[in-house]
Formats: sequence, C-alpha cells, structure tokens
Amino acid sequence: MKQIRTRFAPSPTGFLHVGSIHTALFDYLLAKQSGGQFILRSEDTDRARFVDAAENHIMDSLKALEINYDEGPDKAGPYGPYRQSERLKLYKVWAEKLVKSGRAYADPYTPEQVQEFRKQAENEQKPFLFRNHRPAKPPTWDGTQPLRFKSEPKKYTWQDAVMGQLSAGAEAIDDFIIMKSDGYPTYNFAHIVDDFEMKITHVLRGQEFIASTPNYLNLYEALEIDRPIFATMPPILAPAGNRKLSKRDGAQDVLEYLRDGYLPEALVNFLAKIGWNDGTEQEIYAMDELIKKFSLERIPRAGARFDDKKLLWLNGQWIKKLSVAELAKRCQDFWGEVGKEAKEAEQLEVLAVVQDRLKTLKDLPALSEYFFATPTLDLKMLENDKQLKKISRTEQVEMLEKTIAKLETTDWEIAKIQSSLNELLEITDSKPMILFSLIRYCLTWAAFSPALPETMALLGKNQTISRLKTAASFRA
RNA sequence: GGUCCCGUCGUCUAGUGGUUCAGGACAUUUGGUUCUCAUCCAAAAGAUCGCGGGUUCGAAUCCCGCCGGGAUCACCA
Repeated sequence: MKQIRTRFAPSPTGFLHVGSIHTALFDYLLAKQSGGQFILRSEDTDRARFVDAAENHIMDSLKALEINYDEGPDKAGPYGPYRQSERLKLYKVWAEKLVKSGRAYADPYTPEQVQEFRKQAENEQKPFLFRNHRPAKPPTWDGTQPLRFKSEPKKYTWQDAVMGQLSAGAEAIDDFIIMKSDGYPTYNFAHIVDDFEMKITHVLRGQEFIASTPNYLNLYEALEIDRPIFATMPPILAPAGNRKLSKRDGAQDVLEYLRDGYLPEALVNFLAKIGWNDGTEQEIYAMDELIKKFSLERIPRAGARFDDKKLLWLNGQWIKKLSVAELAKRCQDFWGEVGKEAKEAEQLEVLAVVQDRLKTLKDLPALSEYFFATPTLDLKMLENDKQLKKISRTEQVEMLEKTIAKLETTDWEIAKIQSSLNELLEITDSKPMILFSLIRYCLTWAAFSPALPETMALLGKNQTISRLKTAASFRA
C-alpha cells in the first residue's frame, strides 16, 4: 500500500471539542494503516481570534487519546515549520507566482465598499460574487491591500473518497482573498500551499468545505499543482436538534471527558463508531484494530447524532476489560477523600469488587467510600425502604443482635460468611429481601453496594460487627 | 435566493434489484442470576425503509418530482 500522509489542521482559536477530534482520529487511522504519517499543523493566521492556550490544548487532547502525530509544532519534521505564522515567506512566494501569471490582483476596495456590494446582492436575492466587481485596472500589489485570486469560473466534477462523485456549477466559483492586508494568508490559500509543500496525500474535512471545493480546484489549476484526494466527513449532530454539535449543546472537549472519568479507549471507540463501521456487528474496537480495519469507503454520508448514552455504555465496557492493576492506575485521581489515603492493597481489593459497577471513574467515591470510613448512620433509609418499613424497629434490632451473635462465631471467609448468612435466614425466620437488606443498610448506609459476603469480607470481621452494633444500639 | 450534500426502529447503523417488507448495537420494558445497585443471560416492544409517481415479473436498493434537514455564499478557519 502506498504510504498515506494526512494532516489535522485546526486553528488555535478555541478549545477542541469531541466533534473536531473525530476528524483527527480518522486522519490518524488512515495514515497509520498505510504506514504513513499523520501531521498536526497549526493554522494560526487569524491574529484577531488567536488564543494563546489553544495550541497546547489541542496537542494535549490528541496525545491524551493517543492520536499521535509524527510531525507538528512541537515535533520537528522534514516539512516544517508546522505553524502557518512561521511560514509567511513561503505564501508570499506562491502569491507572487500568481500575480506574475495574472491569476491574482490587488483588491482596491475598502471593506465598507465590499460590504455595500454584498448588501446589494442580498437585496436582489442573488449570491454575492466579487468577480462581478473586478476593478478594470487593479493597482500594483504592495502587500498592504488584500490580494484576490482571479478565478476562471467553470463547472467542476470531482471524486470524493466518501461522498463519491460531486459536482458544482460555475456559480460556486469566485475571486476569493488569498492574502489579507495584514500580510497573513487566508485559510483558503495557505492550506493549499501547505498541503502541497508537506506532501499531504489525503485531506479529510467537514462537509462545510464541499461548497468551497470548486474554488480550490480552480486554484490548484492556477498554481499548476496536483491536488490531494478529498474525503468529506459527515457532521456530528447535536443529540437533540438537527444541527452541528457545538459548545452550546454541551459538547465538551476531550480533556473534560477524561476528567469526568471517561477512558481514552472508550472515547476513541465511540468516536470511531460515529460515522464508521466495518460491516460486522462488532461494537468494541481498540485503536490497533481500528487502524487495521478502517476504510474511507465505509463512512456513511449522513450526519450522525452524538449519543452520550452509548458513550456511557462503551465506557463501562472498557472499564470492565481493564485488569484490576490497570484500573487502579487509571483511578489514581478519582478516589474519594478517604479512599485516596488507603493502602494500595486495600484499594485493589475494593476495585475488584466495584469494577463491574463503574460506568465512569467518577462513580468511584460513591461506590467505595464506605469501605474505608465508617459511614454516617441514616435510619431514614430503613424507614423509606418498601420492605423494611413493614417491620418494627424493635424487630429490626432483634434481627441485628442475632446476626451479630452468629457472625462472632464465624470464620471470616466469603464461603463461611455466606453459609452463616443462610443459617441466619432460618434463625430469624425472615426472607432474604428483609434480613439481607437490613444488614446491607447497616453496613454501608448506601442505596446500593456489592453483594453482602464480599462486602463483609472486605470490611473485616471487627468492622462488620462494630457497624452492626452501632446500628442495633439505636432503638426508635 | 443561488450552489451543493443528506433522508432505514427514539438514537447509531447493516443492507447497493430477489435466501432481508428489513439484521445488529445503545436506550426502553419484562424475566432470571437465593438482599440492593450494576454486570451478565434470556425475551419483548420498536422502521409500511421521508412522500408521490415511474422502470421491472420483482425495489429500501434504479429514474423523476416533491417534502424535510443540513452546508455554503467573510480580509474565519
């Protein structure tokens, strides 16, 4: 297979949310499966919207998901630098080439005048085309006026690796600005020059670029360079409405998801399955498998909604797949106040019991704190329980006392505890629903917890009996 | 308004003329795993394949029209 070079080219103007990283992931998968390179390029030509921390945030997000780029702003390569603001000389050379060949001209109008043209077109309900306002004798370009591409409008038909054949009429082509009056290139110009210079073979991007593709094709011809293969990614839609996912819809950035206890593996798996499938019924994919199986041909053309329920399910699946030791590593920052102080061996024991119940790592404290610290007694839980509220407090205390007596003579192993509990059902002449619920509440004071024998074994004999005694000492 | 893209269960999708008038996953509901919650297992419900024509012996799959949704028309990327 021919080596594929892809690039992810965000502009450091804000934070990268999960929708954007979707494209980066596909770029990465495509490049890696051919043994090629994935490049990160910072498109920082918009000085007004530039956000200082954004570039680091982007790099951290990619690294956190192991979408590892081979070349980038902080990773030198043969086609650097990888920040557009550091490549200005290059754009100027290409721009001058266009001026020389008569395919670019200085724009003599003020922004206000252009705005006037635009308004006029809007009033007439016509599309705005600058080429209808080409100056008869444009001034010589001195770098202080915007430089416009002189287009040659015509109909285009092209192949898109995802969408198939696309086409657009000459109306889609116009004289767009390639160099701004501040000396920076526009995206429309810079990305084409850079993709060529950096030997990018495949360009993946959102469907918002379909409309401008004819312009790019026109520019490629004027520049006399070959174009890469285009692949249009369907948009990720907001869960509720039919619009593109954005911050407004609570689209978090990747780092936030990680802080909320989602695993990178789950995020990658989820992102990959939005807008891609391999035709089988498989749901769980690890990165290396994705690299092997990914293909542009199997990306559906329609947009997909962001389903956080499915992400949550996937996260639970991935948590269950981890070894307890690995889970412990991931949980380091997620323990509760008391749990984080506990010995590692204890933490591991608790994790083993609690692992299947975790949907996110953030659930850990609620599921584990009562193992490390004596919980606050909360008799209301007994009063509100459907079954237990039928029994008087005196009866409850009697049951607890019998339980304590029995457990005091029990060897502390899960199997032995289990059989003692079974005997207690006969001794107290009650149903599991009653007796076991009561015991469970008195040990954990939590709405739910792992099975009783495991819980008791983990707590230890002394702690178990002590908690039961505390509960029994409260007679209503 | 011009140009362009899309349209299968609530959601993500499989399906490219005939073992599929539709399979899987999430979500939902029910039952089971001698207490709870979760897991796991089993099952149920859920899509006249946007609508209307046409082509064909036969269409979710091909063609046309319509409707709905989306993108774009910046000295933003």
